[in-house]
Amino acid sequence: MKQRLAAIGTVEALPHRVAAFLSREIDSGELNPGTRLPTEQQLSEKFGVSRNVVREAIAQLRADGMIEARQGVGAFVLAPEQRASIRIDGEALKDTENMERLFELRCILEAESAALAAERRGQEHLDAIKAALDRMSGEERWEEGSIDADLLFHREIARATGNSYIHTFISFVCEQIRRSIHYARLTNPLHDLVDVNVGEHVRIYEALVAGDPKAAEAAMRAHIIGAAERVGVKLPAARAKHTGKGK
Amino acid sequence: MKQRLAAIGTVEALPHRVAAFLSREIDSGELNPGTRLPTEQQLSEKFGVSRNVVREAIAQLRADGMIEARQGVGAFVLAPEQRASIRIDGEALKDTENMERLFELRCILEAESAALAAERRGQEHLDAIKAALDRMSGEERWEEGSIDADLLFHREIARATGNSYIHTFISFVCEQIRRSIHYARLTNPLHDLVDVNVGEHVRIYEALVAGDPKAAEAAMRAHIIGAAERVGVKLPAARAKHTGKGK
DNA sequence: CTTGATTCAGTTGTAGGATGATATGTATCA
DNA sequence: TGATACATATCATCCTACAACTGAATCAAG
Repeated sequence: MKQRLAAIGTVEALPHRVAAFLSREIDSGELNPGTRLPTEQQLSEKFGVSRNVVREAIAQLRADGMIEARQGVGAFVLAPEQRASIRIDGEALKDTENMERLFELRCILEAESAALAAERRGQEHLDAIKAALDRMSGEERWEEGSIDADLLFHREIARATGNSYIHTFISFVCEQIRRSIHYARLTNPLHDLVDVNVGEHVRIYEALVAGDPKAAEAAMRAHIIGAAERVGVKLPAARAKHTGKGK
Repeated sequence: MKQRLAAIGTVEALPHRVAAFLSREIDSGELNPGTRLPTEQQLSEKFGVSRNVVREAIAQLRADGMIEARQGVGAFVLAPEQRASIRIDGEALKDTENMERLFELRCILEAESAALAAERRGQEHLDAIKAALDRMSGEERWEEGSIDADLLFHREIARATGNSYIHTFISFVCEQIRRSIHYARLTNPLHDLVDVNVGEHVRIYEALVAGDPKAAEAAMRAHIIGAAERVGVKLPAARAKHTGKGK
């Protein structure tokens, strides 16, 4: 009883299709956490593909932390909370709702990180941050380049916290946002989405130099809220908090 | 000229090892974006594994968006900005005893999330949080069980923010901490690392019920700082902030 | 009946070859 | 010169076989 895999216009490879199918079944709850998947043999028959293809699909799901395979036993669906890795697919970023959530998360992470960085930054951190700032405000306002510099600026601040987890997480979120913007420009090239407000960055940098955590946090918060607005995302009840100084 | 793959204590599967090896080469810049990888044949000879193994490794890297394979041509290293998805692997983060950093990140995420949750929580969220709270303070203080309930409590709060990214990130961080504790107990079984302070949790819950963001944030911050201390982690300059009320 | 070791079937992990599909370069020819 | 056909290289898929491991059934000994 072969099952037709969605053969859409996409020329996606077979393993990807199989993985997507299983992934949907898991997300939709048809395959509850803890249940065992059919054997590779059965899956290969069900989908009408070779066992190799099934294996690659399962390897992918396993890398995503959705399932766990035990030799000699089988493959089991994992609960979301026990997944060992986070993965956000590019597909999931194409609507503004997600952008909103991403910016919200970014605001939380970066605001406090800026405060930490203000306390802990060393001279080499300040130098690196300054370099990114210069690149950003530099001669040419080449779009991609200035966005790169912008992200570098934020990553360097995260690095200055001395906490590698924070650095990793912020890099991750920033990269997601960059991709979203990149994609948005492709679909709507007229709209200039470049968001490089040098003034806001300078304020952050000055607070870091001064070693003032509260000022750094406030400046970063204001900056991210502003950045969100400039790309058309309104942070819902952005918890103005002590952002009273807002823009 | 076979190349020894790092055969560490871990019994990781071969595809994972190959993928990790290539991944490091890419991240370290030895393989620049645009570069073509050796053919599957060459890689299988180089590592002394079958092509199937190489294929699964490449499939994994491709799923992570690090490389792109074109049929009939080869596999190419992608630049970070053209990656279609990004992943944070738990394995890559647990190199040392960085509980400190984990707790610091957790503090940042959860404190603000608690504030958001206080504003947005619905009745069903409160019910779920209450249920976890009851399980925690319930009859039996079975270690694993109460830890599960503890984590559930925190995850439910994250869910109440309505931001799936926040939920994902906090779940991830909590899971990492749980594993670290689990591992620590294995190596040091004498030390009782169970950390379930019901009182602190109750205070958080009450703030959520009251819909008071500031109180929720303060309570959560105090709780996580306390939790860190109870497992022997001193948050360095935990940025007491408005946590003046701390224990 | 209980207990323990052994065997056996089932499943994933790995190996290696064969064939199809696709892109690229090369040689031939008008 | 330009276009076409061919040859080659590579990935994609399929196939079979075996190794490693697990869990349960079987069976013998007490």
